[in-house]
Amino acid sequence: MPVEVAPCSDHAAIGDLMRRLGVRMAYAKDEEIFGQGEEADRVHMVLTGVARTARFLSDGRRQIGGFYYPGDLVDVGSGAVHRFSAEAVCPSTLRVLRRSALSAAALDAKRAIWEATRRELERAQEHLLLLGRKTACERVASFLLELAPIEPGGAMTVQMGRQDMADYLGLTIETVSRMITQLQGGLVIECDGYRSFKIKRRDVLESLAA
Amino acid sequence: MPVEVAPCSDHAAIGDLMRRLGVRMAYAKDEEIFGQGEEADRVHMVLTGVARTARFLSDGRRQIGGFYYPGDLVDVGSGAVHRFSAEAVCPSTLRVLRRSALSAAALDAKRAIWEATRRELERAQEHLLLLGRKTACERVASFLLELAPIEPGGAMTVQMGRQDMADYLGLTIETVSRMITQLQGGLVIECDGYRSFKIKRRDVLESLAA
DNA sequence: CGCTTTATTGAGGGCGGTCAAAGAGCGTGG
DNA sequence: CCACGCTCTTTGACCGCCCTCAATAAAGCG
Repeated sequence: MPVEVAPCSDHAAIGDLMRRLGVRMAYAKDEEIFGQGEEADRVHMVLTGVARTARFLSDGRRQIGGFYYPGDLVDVGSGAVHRFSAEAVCPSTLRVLRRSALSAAALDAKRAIWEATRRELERAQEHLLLLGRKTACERVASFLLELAPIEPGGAMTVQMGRQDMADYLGLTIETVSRMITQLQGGLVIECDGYRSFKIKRRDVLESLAA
Repeated sequence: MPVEVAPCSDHAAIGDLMRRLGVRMAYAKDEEIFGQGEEADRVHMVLTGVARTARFLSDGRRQIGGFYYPGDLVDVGSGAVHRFSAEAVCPSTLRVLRRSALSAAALDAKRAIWEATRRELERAQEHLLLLGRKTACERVASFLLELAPIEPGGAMTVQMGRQDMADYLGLTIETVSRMITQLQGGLVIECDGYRSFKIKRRDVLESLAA
């Protein structure tokens, strides 16, 4: 089961609009949805799967800006041009709509875009704290909490691999792996395969996330 | 002379509005403008001086979200509640306006707020790359370029101290200091006192910023 | 089952952090 | 004007967290 994030209420309006006017697109794992520098004349909403945004330094270092789940708008806050590229983390489908179609659209759909941008900013700012001031262990703990469904039992299957996690958290895959092993040893989480986690001690995870 | 950033064109509308309806407030160095968790029912625009936004971890670690110069709107993208606190970097004056007054205001003022939020997001995303993937040297080089006026000669006097720089760049004051010394030794910059810099080799700085 | 891809584990090194001391800037008051 | 004290910055020595490189192991997949 792919990770599902409860869609926010203000997504309803834009969701409706995109369902009516948007085009459904399918992407393979790691396939590019749009590229860095491309004109941002479309709005992208995840239907199924997971998308990521990323920026690169000239020598190949990568920073992932965020992960996007069903109902989310991908890199919606960009100006005329995408400053991030976007790819599919796993086989995914998105709905795509021209911005021009949007400008003639209902006011509450525009409001939904505004709200999505605001949330995107808050997410980015939260991430600044993580990247600037948290230790490797705190970053991984924060990441797991970020992905964990609220339900007790806290089981989840993530779609991204270690490299994606590392580039999101500003670490290396080895460090991410070590921290996960460490959390397992401390009986804070349980793992079943590479991408299935179960949170045993949410309280410990929360205190570790600082 | 305080650092001046060319105000963006879409600031004109909101600037006008705030001049007419806003209240002028003066803040001492390090004085709080608003606190983390406070209701975000006002819009703040810097008139003179410099402001910063910051978030804290429970043990006191601090991450600065950004610096704000004359014409800038401080933490304008926040929702109902400020997720950052804001303080004056040096003695500063701001103009403050209730959001409620804004909701009844001209459409282009609202548009200005929207644009400011979008730019804030872009700044934050750029900063993610810096914090997640750049080395100490690259961070300091990026910071200097970010502050440098475009004018040739590239002299500038910054208002923030080393601690502010460090908490912005996700480093310690010692590391920031060492990197500045290193850049001086490489004849990339020249320093006159603690807070006056002169960029001698912008090209080198740009390649260092990666 | 064999092959590829991805994750884990280990050893070692380096970048940046920590702690401590010395130095520079700067206002205040004698 | 200089002496004094305070704050902030710089410098140095050392340490530790995380990165790098390399080998092994596990998953995924035909």
